[in-house]
Amino acid sequence: MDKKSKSLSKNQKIVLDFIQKNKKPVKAYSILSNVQKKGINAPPQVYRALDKLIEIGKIHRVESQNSFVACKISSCDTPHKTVFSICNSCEIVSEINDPKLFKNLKDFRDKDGTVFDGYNLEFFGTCKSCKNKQIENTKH
Amino acid sequence: MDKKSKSLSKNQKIVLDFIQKNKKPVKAYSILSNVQKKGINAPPQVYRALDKLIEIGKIHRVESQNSFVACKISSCDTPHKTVFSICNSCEIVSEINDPKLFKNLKDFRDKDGTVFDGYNLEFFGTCKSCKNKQIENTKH
DNA sequence: GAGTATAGTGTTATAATATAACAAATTTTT
DNA sequence: AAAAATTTGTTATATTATAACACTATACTC
Repeated sequence: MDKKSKSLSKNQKIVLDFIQKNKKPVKAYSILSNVQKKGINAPPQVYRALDKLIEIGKIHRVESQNSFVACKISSCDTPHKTVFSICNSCEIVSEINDPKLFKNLKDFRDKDGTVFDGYNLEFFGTCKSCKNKQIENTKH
Repeated sequence: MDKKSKSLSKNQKIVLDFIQKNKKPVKAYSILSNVQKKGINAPPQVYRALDKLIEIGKIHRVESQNSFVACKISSCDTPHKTVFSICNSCEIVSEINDPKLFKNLKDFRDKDGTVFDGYNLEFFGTCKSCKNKQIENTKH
């Protein structure tokens, strides 16, 4: 049995479940306050679950936000190979699944020829819905 | 006179100077303790200088490390267009200057056609020097 | 299945990172 | 010189994350 199919512990399930219910990334202390009714009382319990979930690729950490989001890519079983778009306005985060970009990143070597195990890429911009709102506001 | 050539304030100079002296990225509180002799007493003074230096592109924030590093690219006058390699072993960070990669990133559009203002890319791996050390250790 | 690793739990305390808020001083613009 | 904008200095506090320790559950192996 490989790591991926090995079942999660109680706290890991609770934390993953909460993250998956949210479209936006969630913060560790927001997770904590939302799962206290399920018996998770203190930060270390949350952070331990987060560490494990990241390790097995079920969630990713959005570095620039100190927040955590469920992985949307079914084939993803590793951490540290992530591409996100982040809206500067509403802060919504989407995981980008672009094979051509993935290939570029996977094949990248630095000038020493060093190969990299992983990467984290965050694009910043204004999402379509926020851009439309801005145009709406200009009209009036 | 444009933003770039406008001169820095006293605290901004002190903080930038300290960051530039370090090859590795430095943490905010490490900056603080190292510049206290120069009259910077409290965190907000450091963070304000950091914010400004980031804004004008003199330094970058290494998101996965909560650390700050001087920009090595002379043409860089904007924040949020950064590519780093980070060694998993010694944590040294290098700014990558690869025109082809830059072009790929600049031209990237998501599936909605959204254009992005900026990006932050961090590659993780083992740097050449750490890799050599590991090989050395295996020999004995 | 008894023993022993390994991983997970619960808890308290504290470390590390970052910002709010406000008054005063300085610099820049008009 | 008055007004505006920026920077400073300061205290307090918010936010994010980990150390350390005793205990429990699960899986592994002989």
